[in-house]
Amino acid sequence: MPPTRTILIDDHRLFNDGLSLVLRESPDFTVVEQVYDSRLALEACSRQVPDLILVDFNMPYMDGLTVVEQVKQLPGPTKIVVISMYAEKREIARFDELMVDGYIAKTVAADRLLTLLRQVMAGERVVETDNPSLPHIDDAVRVSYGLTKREIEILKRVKQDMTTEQIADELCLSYFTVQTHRKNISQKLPFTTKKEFYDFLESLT
Amino acid sequence: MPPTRTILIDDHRLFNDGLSLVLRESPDFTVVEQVYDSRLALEACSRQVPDLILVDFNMPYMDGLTVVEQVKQLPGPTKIVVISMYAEKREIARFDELMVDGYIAKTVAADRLLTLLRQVMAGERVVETDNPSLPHIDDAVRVSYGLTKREIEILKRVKQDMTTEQIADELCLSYFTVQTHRKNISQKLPFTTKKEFYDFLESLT
DNA sequence: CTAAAAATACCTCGTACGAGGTATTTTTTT
DNA sequence: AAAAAAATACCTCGTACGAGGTATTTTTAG
Repeated sequence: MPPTRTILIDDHRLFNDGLSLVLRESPDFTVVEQVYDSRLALEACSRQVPDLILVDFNMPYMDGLTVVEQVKQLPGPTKIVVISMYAEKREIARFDELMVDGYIAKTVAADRLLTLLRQVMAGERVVETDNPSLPHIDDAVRVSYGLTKREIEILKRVKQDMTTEQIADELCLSYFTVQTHRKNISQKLPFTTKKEFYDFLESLT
Repeated sequence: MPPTRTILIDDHRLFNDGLSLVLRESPDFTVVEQVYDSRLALEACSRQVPDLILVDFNMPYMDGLTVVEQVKQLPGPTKIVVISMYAEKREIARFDELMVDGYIAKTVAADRLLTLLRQVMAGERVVETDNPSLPHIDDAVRVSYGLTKREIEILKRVKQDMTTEQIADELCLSYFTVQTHRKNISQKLPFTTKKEFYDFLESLT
Protein backbone atom coordinates (compact mmCIF):
# COMPACT_ATOMS: atom_id res chain seq x y z
CA MET A 1 0.00 0.00 0.00
CA PRO A 2 1.46 3.36 -1.02
CA PRO A 3 1.80 6.01 1.68
CA THR A 4 -0.90 8.62 2.12
CA ARG A 5 0.10 11.69 0.12
CA THR A 6 -0.50 14.59 2.46
CA ILE A 7 -0.49 18.38 2.22
CA LEU A 8 -0.11 20.51 5.34
CA ILE A 9 -1.74 23.93 5.34
CA ASP A 10 -0.80 26.21 8.23
CA ASP A 11 0.73 29.64 8.23
CA HIS A 12 2.57 28.88 11.44
CA ARG A 13 5.67 27.51 9.81
CA LEU A 14 6.99 26.16 13.02
CA PHE A 15 3.88 24.12 13.63
CA ASN A 16 3.70 23.15 10.00
CA ASP A 17 7.32 21.97 10.01
CA GLY A 18 6.85 20.15 13.30
CA LEU A 19 3.75 18.43 12.00
CA SER A 20 5.68 17.42 8.94
CA LEU A 21 8.30 15.72 11.12
CA VAL A 22 5.56 13.96 13.06
CA LEU A 23 4.11 12.52 9.85
CA ARG A 24 7.52 11.59 8.49
CA GLU A 25 8.01 9.41 11.56
CA SER A 26 5.35 7.16 10.16
CA PRO A 27 6.02 5.29 6.90
CA ASP A 28 2.37 5.28 5.86
CA PHE A 29 2.33 9.04 5.42
CA THR A 30 4.31 11.21 3.07
CA VAL A 31 4.15 14.99 3.07
CA VAL A 32 4.12 16.04 -0.55
CA GLU A 33 3.80 19.74 0.14
CA GLN A 34 3.69 22.25 2.95
CA VAL A 35 1.62 25.37 2.40
CA TYR A 36 2.41 28.38 4.58
CA ASP A 37 0.03 30.78 2.91
CA SER A 38 -3.63 29.84 2.73
CA ARG A 39 -3.98 31.70 -0.55
CA LEU A 40 -1.76 29.10 -2.17
CA ALA A 41 -3.63 26.14 -0.74
CA LEU A 42 -6.06 25.66 -3.56
CA GLU A 43 -3.38 25.75 -6.22
CA ALA A 44 -1.25 23.22 -4.35
CA CYS A 45 -4.17 20.85 -3.91
CA SER A 46 -5.23 20.96 -7.53
CA ARG A 47 -1.66 20.35 -8.64
CA GLN A 48 -0.83 17.54 -6.22
CA VAL A 49 -4.24 15.91 -5.80
CA PRO A 50 -3.32 14.66 -2.32
CA ASP A 51 -5.01 11.84 -0.45
CA LEU A 52 -5.24 13.97 2.67
CA ILE A 53 -4.93 17.58 3.71
CA LEU A 54 -4.46 18.89 7.22
CA VAL A 55 -5.64 22.46 7.48
CA ASP A 56 -5.40 24.88 10.35
CA PHE A 57 -8.52 26.76 11.19
CA ASN A 58 -7.05 30.05 12.30
CA MET A 59 -5.10 31.56 9.46
CA PRO A 60 -4.63 35.02 8.04
CA TYR A 61 -5.73 35.99 4.55
CA MET A 62 -8.13 33.15 4.12
CA ASP A 63 -9.42 31.13 6.99
CA GLY A 64 -9.67 27.40 7.20
CA LEU A 65 -13.35 27.54 6.44
CA THR A 66 -12.77 29.08 3.04
CA VAL A 67 -9.93 26.73 2.22
CA VAL A 68 -12.08 23.73 3.06
CA GLU A 69 -14.96 25.01 0.98
CA GLN A 70 -12.73 25.48 -2.02
CA VAL A 71 -10.85 22.22 -1.75
CA LYS A 72 -14.12 20.34 -1.60
CA GLN A 73 -14.88 21.69 -5.07
CA LEU A 74 -11.80 20.00 -6.48
CA PRO A 75 -12.01 16.53 -8.00
CA GLY A 76 -10.41 13.60 -6.24
CA PRO A 77 -11.04 11.68 -3.06
CA THR A 78 -9.06 14.07 -0.87
CA LYS A 79 -9.76 13.63 2.82
CA ILE A 80 -9.89 16.84 4.83
CA VAL A 81 -8.90 17.12 8.45
CA VAL A 82 -9.12 20.35 10.40
CA ILE A 83 -6.55 21.03 13.08
CA SER A 84 -7.72 23.62 15.56
CA MET A 85 -6.55 25.63 18.51
CA TYR A 86 -9.96 25.44 20.02
CA ALA A 87 -12.11 22.67 21.31
CA GLU A 88 -15.28 24.66 21.11
CA LYS A 89 -18.60 23.22 20.22
CA ARG A 90 -19.41 26.28 18.21
CA GLU A 91 -16.37 25.85 16.01
CA ILE A 92 -16.98 22.17 15.57
CA ALA A 93 -20.51 22.85 14.44
CA ARG A 94 -19.27 25.05 11.63
CA PHE A 95 -17.09 22.29 10.29
CA ASP A 96 -19.76 19.72 10.82
CA GLU A 97 -21.78 21.58 8.25
CA LEU A 98 -18.92 21.33 5.82
CA MET A 99 -18.65 17.59 6.31
CA VAL A 100 -14.93 17.42 6.80
CA ASP A 101 -13.43 14.06 7.65
CA GLY A 102 -11.86 15.08 10.91
CA TYR A 103 -11.67 17.80 13.49
CA ILE A 104 -8.69 17.52 15.81
CA ALA A 105 -7.55 19.90 18.54
CA LYS A 106 -3.91 20.85 18.85
CA THR A 107 -3.87 19.43 22.34
CA VAL A 108 -3.67 15.84 21.11
CA ALA A 109 -0.37 14.01 21.29
CA ALA A 110 1.56 13.22 18.13
CA ASP A 111 0.99 9.47 18.20
CA ARG A 112 -2.69 9.99 18.85
CA LEU A 113 -2.85 12.20 15.78
CA LEU A 114 -1.37 9.46 13.63
CA THR A 115 -3.92 6.99 14.95
CA LEU A 116 -6.74 9.37 14.16
CA LEU A 117 -5.41 10.07 10.67
CA ARG A 118 -5.24 6.36 9.94
CA GLN A 119 -8.86 6.09 11.00
CA VAL A 120 -9.74 8.88 8.61
CA MET A 121 -7.94 7.14 5.76
CA ALA A 122 -9.90 4.01 6.61
CA GLY A 123 -13.07 5.96 5.96
CA GLU A 124 -14.07 7.06 9.43
CA ARG A 125 -14.95 10.57 10.53
CA VAL A 126 -13.09 11.57 13.66
CA VAL A 127 -13.57 14.32 16.19
CA GLU A 128 -11.00 14.73 18.95
CA THR A 129 -11.57 17.96 20.70
CA ASP A 130 -9.96 17.57 24.02
CA ASN A 131 -7.35 15.78 25.94
CA PRO A 132 -9.15 13.90 28.69
CA SER A 133 -5.95 13.45 30.68
CA LEU A 134 -5.83 17.18 31.45
CA PRO A 135 -8.16 17.88 34.34
CA HIS A 136 -10.29 20.92 33.85
CA ILE A 137 -9.47 23.11 36.75
CA ASP A 138 -8.89 26.78 36.54
CA ASP A 139 -7.48 27.20 40.00
CA ALA A 140 -4.14 28.36 38.74
CA VAL A 141 -5.65 30.99 36.52
CA ARG A 142 -7.90 32.04 39.33
CA VAL A 143 -5.17 32.39 41.89
CA SER A 144 -2.79 34.15 39.57
CA TYR A 145 -5.25 36.98 39.11
CA GLY A 146 -6.79 36.76 42.57
CA LEU A 147 -10.21 35.88 41.24
CA THR A 148 -12.79 34.17 43.43
CA LYS A 149 -14.81 31.11 42.52
CA ARG A 150 -17.90 33.17 41.97
CA GLU A 151 -16.03 35.53 39.71
CA ILE A 152 -14.91 32.59 37.59
CA GLU A 153 -18.54 31.51 37.32
CA ILE A 154 -19.42 34.96 36.07
CA LEU A 155 -16.49 35.01 33.67
CA LYS A 156 -17.40 31.69 32.10
CA ARG A 157 -20.72 33.20 31.19
CA VAL A 158 -19.20 36.43 29.99
CA LYS A 159 -17.11 34.23 27.72
CA GLN A 160 -20.31 32.92 26.21
CA ASP A 161 -21.33 36.49 25.46
CA MET A 162 -24.09 36.38 28.02
CA THR A 163 -25.34 39.75 29.19
CA THR A 164 -25.38 40.85 32.81
CA GLU A 165 -29.11 40.22 32.91
CA GLN A 166 -28.84 36.72 31.44
CA ILE A 167 -26.12 35.80 33.91
CA ALA A 168 -28.21 37.11 36.79
CA ASP A 169 -31.15 34.99 35.65
CA GLU A 170 -29.10 31.84 35.26
CA LEU A 171 -27.37 32.13 38.63
CA CYS A 172 -30.49 33.42 40.39
CA LEU A 173 -28.76 36.61 41.38
CA SER A 174 -29.74 40.22 41.27
CA TYR A 175 -28.70 42.16 38.23
CA PHE A 176 -26.78 44.43 40.55
CA THR A 177 -24.82 41.59 42.06
CA VAL A 178 -23.60 40.47 38.70
CA GLN A 179 -22.78 44.08 37.93
CA THR A 180 -20.66 44.21 41.06
CA HIS A 181 -18.88 40.99 40.19
CA ARG A 182 -18.09 42.20 36.70
CA LYS A 183 -16.77 45.45 38.08
CA ASN A 184 -14.53 43.65 40.57
CA ILE A 185 -13.31 41.31 37.86
CA SER A 186 -12.33 44.09 35.51
CA GLN A 187 -10.44 45.76 38.34
CA LYS A 188 -8.51 42.58 39.04
CA LEU A 189 -7.59 41.76 35.48
CA PRO A 190 -4.70 43.70 33.94
CA PHE A 191 -5.84 43.62 30.35
CA THR A 192 -5.87 46.83 28.41
CA THR A 193 -7.44 45.57 25.21
CA LYS A 194 -10.51 43.53 24.47
CA LYS A 195 -8.38 41.07 22.56
CA GLU A 196 -6.22 40.36 25.59
CA PHE A 197 -9.37 39.87 27.59
CA TYR A 198 -10.86 37.41 25.13
CA ASP A 199 -7.60 35.52 24.92
CA PHE A 200 -7.73 35.18 28.66
CA LEU A 201 -11.31 33.94 28.57
CA GLU A 202 -10.13 31.27 26.18
CA SER A 203 -8.18 29.70 29.02
CA LEU A 204 -11.27 29.14 31.15
CA THR A 205 -12.96 25.79 30.91
CA MET B 1 30.31 20.98 24.18
CA PRO B 2 27.29 19.24 25.75
CA PRO B 3 23.92 19.78 24.09
CA THR B 4 21.56 22.43 25.38
CA ARG B 5 19.18 20.81 27.84
CA THR B 6 15.77 22.11 26.89
CA ILE B 7 12.28 21.99 28.34
CA LEU B 8 9.26 22.63 26.13
CA ILE B 9 6.16 24.15 27.72
CA ASP B 10 3.04 24.17 25.61
CA ASP B 11 -0.37 22.70 26.24
CA HIS B 12 -0.81 22.01 22.55
CA ARG B 13 0.69 18.56 22.58
CA LEU B 14 0.83 18.37 18.87
CA PHE B 15 2.87 21.52 18.63
CA ASN B 16 4.95 20.51 21.62
CA ASP B 17 5.69 17.12 20.09
CA GLY B 18 6.44 18.65 16.72
CA LEU B 19 8.77 21.17 18.28
CA SER B 20 10.49 18.34 20.08
CA LEU B 21 11.16 16.61 16.77
CA VAL B 22 12.49 19.85 15.34
CA LEU B 23 14.99 20.17 18.18
CA ARG B 24 15.96 16.51 18.02
CA GLU B 25 17.02 17.08 14.41
CA SER B 26 19.83 19.15 15.77
CA PRO B 27 22.56 17.47 17.87
CA ASP B 28 23.25 20.58 19.93
CA PHE B 29 19.80 20.46 21.56
CA THR B 30 18.29 17.79 23.74
CA VAL B 31 14.74 17.91 25.02
CA VAL B 32 14.88 16.75 28.63
CA GLU B 33 11.19 17.24 29.30
CA GLN B 34 7.94 18.26 27.62
CA VAL B 35 5.38 20.00 29.79
CA TYR B 36 1.79 19.91 28.56
CA ASP B 37 0.25 21.60 31.57
CA SER B 38 1.54 25.00 32.56
CA ARG B 39 0.83 24.25 36.20
CA LEU B 40 3.58 21.65 36.12
CA ALA B 41 6.13 23.91 34.47
CA LEU B 42 7.68 25.30 37.60
CA GLU B 43 8.16 21.90 39.16
CA ALA B 44 9.78 20.54 36.02
CA CYS B 45 12.16 23.46 35.75
CA SER B 46 13.28 23.29 39.35
CA ARG B 47 13.85 19.55 39.04
CA GLN B 48 15.69 19.56 35.72
CA VAL B 49 17.42 22.95 35.88
CA PRO B 50 17.44 23.22 32.06
CA ASP B 51 19.70 25.46 30.00
CA LEU B 52 16.74 26.67 27.98
CA ILE B 53 12.99 26.68 28.13
CA LEU B 54 10.62 27.37 25.27
CA VAL B 55 7.27 28.53 26.55
CA ASP B 56 4.09 29.22 24.69
CA PHE B 57 2.34 32.42 25.53
CA ASN B 58 -1.26 31.36 25.15
CA MET B 59 -2.00 28.56 27.55
CA PRO B 60 -4.87 27.61 29.79
CA TYR B 61 -4.60 27.51 33.57
CA MET B 62 -1.54 29.68 33.78
CA ASP B 63 -0.41 31.87 30.97
CA GLY B 64 3.09 32.20 29.66
CA LEU B 65 3.55 35.44 31.54
CA THR B 66 3.07 33.76 34.89
CA VAL B 67 5.28 30.84 33.98
CA VAL B 68 8.04 33.18 32.92
CA GLU B 69 7.77 35.21 36.09
CA GLN B 70 8.04 32.12 38.24
CA VAL B 71 10.85 30.48 36.34
CA LYS B 72 12.91 33.62 36.62
CA GLN B 73 12.78 33.21 40.40
CA LEU B 74 14.51 29.85 40.15
CA PRO B 75 18.31 29.59 40.45
CA GLY B 76 20.35 28.66 37.42
CA PRO B 77 21.25 30.33 34.16
CA THR B 78 18.12 29.13 32.35
CA LYS B 79 17.47 31.00 29.14
CA ILE B 80 13.83 31.74 28.42
CA VAL B 81 12.35 31.98 24.96
CA VAL B 82 8.71 32.80 24.34
CA ILE B 83 6.98 31.24 21.36
CA SER B 84 3.89 33.14 20.36
CA MET B 85 0.97 32.97 18.00
CA TYR B 86 1.01 36.69 17.67
CA ALA B 87 3.41 39.19 16.28
CA GLU B 88 1.91 42.08 18.13
CA LYS B 89 3.88 44.96 19.50
CA ARG B 90 1.72 45.02 22.56
CA GLU B 91 2.50 41.44 23.40
CA ILE B 92 6.15 41.91 22.77
CA ALA B 93 6.22 44.88 25.11
CA ARG B 94 4.90 42.75 27.95
CA PHE B 95 7.72 40.29 27.56
CA ASP B 96 10.22 43.01 27.08
CA GLU B 97 9.47 44.08 30.61
CA LEU B 98 10.19 40.57 31.82
CA MET B 99 13.52 40.50 30.05
CA VAL B 100 13.16 37.14 28.40
CA ASP B 101 15.93 36.04 26.09
CA GLY B 102 13.80 35.60 23.02
CA TYR B 103 10.41 36.22 21.55
CA ILE B 104 9.67 34.18 18.46
CA ALA B 105 6.47 33.96 16.44
CA LYS B 106 5.13 30.61 15.33
CA THR B 107 5.37 31.74 11.74
CA VAL B 108 9.14 31.18 11.61
CA ALA B 109 10.49 28.13 9.83
CA ALA B 110 12.01 25.28 11.80
CA ASP B 111 15.60 25.88 10.70
CA ARG B 112 15.26 29.56 11.43
CA LEU B 113 14.15 28.70 14.94
CA LEU B 114 17.25 26.62 15.50
CA THR B 115 19.44 29.48 14.32
CA LEU B 116 17.69 31.86 16.69
CA LEU B 117 17.99 29.47 19.61
CA ARG B 118 21.71 29.11 18.99
CA GLN B 119 21.99 32.88 19.10
CA VAL B 120 20.18 32.90 22.42
CA MET B 121 22.52 30.29 23.84
CA ALA B 122 25.41 32.45 22.66
CA GLY B 123 24.07 35.23 24.85
CA GLU B 124 22.06 37.28 22.42
CA ARG B 125 18.50 38.44 22.86
CA VAL B 126 16.39 37.69 19.81
CA VAL B 127 13.04 38.94 18.57
CA GLU B 128 11.55 37.41 15.44
CA THR B 129 8.02 38.49 15.10
CA ASP B 130 7.19 38.06 11.52
CA ASN B 131 8.01 36.26 8.37
CA PRO B 132 9.04 38.91 5.88
CA SER B 133 8.51 36.56 2.95
CA LEU B 134 4.76 36.62 3.46
CA PRO B 135 3.31 39.74 1.87
CA HIS B 136 0.76 41.49 4.00
CA ILE B 137 -2.33 41.64 1.94
CA ASP B 138 -5.79 40.97 3.18
CA ASP B 139 -7.48 40.85 -0.18
CA ALA B 140 -8.55 37.27 0.23
CA VAL B 141 -10.15 37.93 3.59
CA ARG B 142 -11.78 41.01 2.18
CA VAL B 143 -13.25 39.33 -0.84
CA SER B 144 -14.45 36.30 1.04
CA TYR B 145 -16.68 38.45 3.20
CA GLY B 146 -17.44 41.08 0.56
CA LEU B 147 -15.77 43.84 2.53
CA THR B 148 -14.57 47.01 0.84
CA LYS B 149 -11.16 48.60 1.25
CA ARG B 150 -12.56 51.31 3.42
CA GLU B 151 -14.27 48.79 5.63
CA ILE B 152 -10.98 47.01 6.14
CA GLU B 153 -9.45 50.33 7.18
CA ILE B 154 -12.18 50.73 9.74
CA LEU B 155 -11.80 47.16 10.95
CA LYS B 156 -8.09 47.46 11.49
CA ARG B 157 -8.81 50.27 13.88
CA VAL B 158 -11.62 48.44 15.56
CA LYS B 159 -9.10 45.69 16.13
CA GLN B 160 -7.00 48.19 18.04
CA ASP B 161 -9.99 48.90 20.25
CA MET B 162 -10.38 52.37 18.85
CA THR B 163 -13.77 53.96 19.36
CA THR B 164 -15.95 55.23 16.56
CA GLU B 165 -14.93 58.77 17.46
CA GLN B 166 -11.22 58.00 17.46
CA ILE B 167 -11.48 56.29 14.10
CA ALA B 168 -13.37 59.23 12.67
CA ASP B 169 -10.67 61.61 13.88
CA GLU B 170 -7.83 59.53 12.50
CA LEU B 171 -9.40 59.06 9.08
CA CYS B 172 -10.80 62.61 8.94
CA LEU B 173 -14.32 61.32 8.61
CA SER B 174 -17.56 62.22 10.27
CA TYR B 175 -18.54 60.20 13.30
CA PHE B 176 -21.64 59.20 11.39
CA THR B 177 -19.69 57.87 8.46
CA VAL B 178 -17.70 55.58 10.67
CA GLN B 179 -20.94 54.53 12.31
CA THR B 180 -22.32 53.62 8.90
CA HIS B 181 -19.24 51.63 7.99
CA ARG B 182 -19.34 49.72 11.24
CA LYS B 183 -22.99 48.95 10.70
CA ASN B 184 -22.37 47.69 7.17
CA ILE B 185 -19.45 45.61 8.38
CA SER B 186 -21.44 43.89 11.08
CA GLN B 187 -24.12 43.09 8.54
CA LYS B 188 -21.58 41.51 6.21
CA LEU B 189 -19.79 39.41 8.79
CA PRO B 190 -21.45 36.18 9.86
CA PHE B 191 -20.10 36.03 13.39
CA THR B 192 -22.49 35.40 16.20
CA THR B 193 -20.08 35.76 19.09
CA LYS B 194 -17.56 38.38 20.05
CA LYS B 195 -14.89 35.71 20.22
CA GLU B 196 -15.44 34.73 16.59
CA PHE B 197 -15.26 38.38 15.68
CA TYR B 198 -11.98 38.94 17.49
CA ASP B 199 -10.52 35.78 15.98
CA PHE B 200 -11.38 37.21 12.59
CA LEU B 201 -9.76 40.55 13.40
CA GLU B 202 -6.62 38.61 14.23
CA SER B 203 -6.29 37.72 10.58
CA LEU B 204 -6.08 41.34 9.49
CA THR B 205 -2.66 42.85 9.10
C1' DC C 1 -15.22 33.28 68.42
C1' DT C 2 -13.88 36.92 65.68
C1' DA C 3 -11.85 39.22 61.94
C1' DA C 4 -11.24 39.01 57.11
C1' DA C 5 -12.78 37.71 52.73
C1' DA C 6 -16.39 36.82 49.67
C1' DA C 7 -20.84 37.33 48.06
C1' DT C 8 -24.84 39.79 47.92
C1' DA C 9 -27.63 44.08 46.61
C1' DC C 10 -28.66 48.82 45.24
C1' DC C 11 -28.00 53.44 42.75
C1' DT C 12 -26.36 56.82 39.13
C1' DC C 13 -23.83 58.76 35.44
C1' DG C 14 -21.47 58.67 31.22
C1' DT C 15 -19.97 56.31 27.17
C1' DA C 16 -20.45 53.44 23.42
C1' DC C 17 -22.48 50.94 20.00
C1' DG C 18 -25.86 48.17 17.08
C1' DA C 19 -29.97 48.51 14.35
C1' DG C 20 -33.25 51.06 12.29
C1' DG C 21 -33.76 54.67 9.09
C1' DT C 22 -32.63 58.34 4.87
C1' DA C 23 -29.84 60.66 1.55
C1' DT C 24 -26.05 62.73 -1.18
C1' DT C 25 -21.64 62.45 -3.41
C1' DT C 26 -17.83 60.03 -5.41
C1' DT C 27 -15.80 56.31 -7.71
C1' DT C 28 -15.83 52.36 -10.49
C1' DT C 29 -17.56 49.52 -13.96
C1' DT C 30 -19.98 48.51 -18.01
C1' DA D 1 -22.76 58.33 -20.68
C1' DA D 2 -25.33 55.53 -17.60
C1' DA D 3 -25.68 52.26 -14.04
C1' DA D 4 -23.77 50.12 -10.06
C1' DA D 5 -20.93 50.16 -6.16
C1' DA D 6 -18.65 52.54 -2.60
C1' DA D 7 -18.10 56.20 0.44
C1' DT D 8 -19.88 59.91 2.66
C1' DA D 9 -23.15 62.08 6.21
C1' DC D 10 -27.05 62.59 9.37
C1' DC D 11 -30.66 61.15 12.97
C1' DT D 12 -32.86 58.38 16.84
C1' DC D 13 -33.79 54.73 19.90
C1' DG D 14 -32.62 51.08 22.87
C1' DT D 15 -29.30 48.28 25.13
C1' DA D 16 -25.32 47.44 27.61
C1' DC D 17 -21.64 48.15 30.41
C1' DG D 18 -17.70 50.34 33.13
C1' DA D 19 -16.66 53.25 36.98
C1' DG D 20 -18.02 55.63 40.72
C1' DG D 21 -20.31 55.00 44.96
C1' DT D 22 -22.56 52.50 49.58
C1' DA D 23 -24.01 48.74 52.44
C1' DT D 24 -25.53 44.22 54.30
C1' DT D 25 -25.10 39.30 54.74
C1' DT D 26 -22.63 35.02 54.42
C1' DT D 27 -18.68 32.30 54.43
C1' DT D 28 -13.96 31.23 55.45
C1' DA D 29 -9.82 31.35 58.01
C1' DG D 30 -7.21 32.22 61.99
